[in-house]
Amino acid sequence: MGRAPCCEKNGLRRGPWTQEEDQKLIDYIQKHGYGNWRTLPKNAGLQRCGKSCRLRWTNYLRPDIKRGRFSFEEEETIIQLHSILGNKWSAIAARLPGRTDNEIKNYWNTHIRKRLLRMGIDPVTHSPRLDLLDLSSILSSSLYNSSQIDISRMLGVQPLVNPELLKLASSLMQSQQENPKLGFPQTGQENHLVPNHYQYNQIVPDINPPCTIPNFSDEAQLLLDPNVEQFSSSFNNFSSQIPPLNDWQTNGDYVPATLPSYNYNCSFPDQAAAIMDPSSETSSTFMSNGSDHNFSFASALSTPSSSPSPLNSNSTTTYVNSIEDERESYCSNNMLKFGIQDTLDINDYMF
DNA sequence: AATTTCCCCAACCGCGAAGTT
DNA sequence: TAACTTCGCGGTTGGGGAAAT
Repeated sequence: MGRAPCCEKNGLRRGPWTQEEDQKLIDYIQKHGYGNWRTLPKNAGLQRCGKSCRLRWTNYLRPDIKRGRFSFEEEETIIQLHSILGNKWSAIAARLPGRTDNEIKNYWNTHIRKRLLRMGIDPVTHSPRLDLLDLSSILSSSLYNSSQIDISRMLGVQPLVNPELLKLASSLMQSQQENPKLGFPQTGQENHLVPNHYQYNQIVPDINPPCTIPNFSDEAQLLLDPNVEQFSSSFNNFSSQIPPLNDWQTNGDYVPATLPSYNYNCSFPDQAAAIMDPSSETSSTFMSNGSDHNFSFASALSTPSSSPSPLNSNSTTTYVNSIEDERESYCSNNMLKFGIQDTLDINDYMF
């Protein structure tokens, strides 16, 4: 396959764009559209390669681009989609109106990824990191019957493990002991044990047949419920009992008392295809678009009332508080994700 | 106040896919 | 169908501003 000799060194400008160049590009595209990026710069009188022009237009000059920082809903959408799609930034961007793949990619790498790491979650697999799984393995063995475990001290890994996760693991084990039937939370069952955001509120693949258990490690499964069948049927029962999404569409302060911890059921491959196809009706409730609270994940549910409120509802949002700090706190208290299974190769369903 | 370090993000690069001849 | 062109994607870089020393 031949390759376009893009960005030849012969006299073409590189680096940051000037206002004049931007204006030339805007003027030209408004007048003629952008049919052929290769010939565009020449026709527009720009000393740039077509690639550079396309990038500048799609990532910066396009009139429908939303500037400003990401909202909570947008951020959660990114995380949700990333757990399914991986680094398919363009596919993720297609679900976030006004955001570019480049912007999302940057935001992921500079903010979300770091935060997940600090939370002890692998940003690639969206699963607890190995050190945590080792921890749960220990918990599920000889120490299982000990209700009060100073895990941090026992392991001597405190600096490496998110204390919230340790508490969670301890709580889970204790609760399982108290109520052996309490495994994977049943639909409609209030679940105080597992943070409601980052648990099964992912798009849960409902693969049939058979129902594939998400690819937690063995240890992680033990943490939740060693009974795989119960776990499996929870998924199957879930879809018929899930409340209407609209019931959960809130102003961000209301959290239903009997909130299912997983609130979106996805039957592959249809939903996966829908995700990939922003125009699909089937995925419309899946989408967040800033002012529209049709967002159906846990964002509205788990967003604490102390969430910084935008000063205005415009796309350029200014937050009263340090949103980054609040998100940090918010995430570490409410997010724990056991992500979409690795064995589910979404690419199998894509095209 | 000066210097260094850190962090963010716009832009670039290389590759593969899709389209065209 | 092979050769070539164009486009779009994901990974990476480096300039510049902010924060730390």
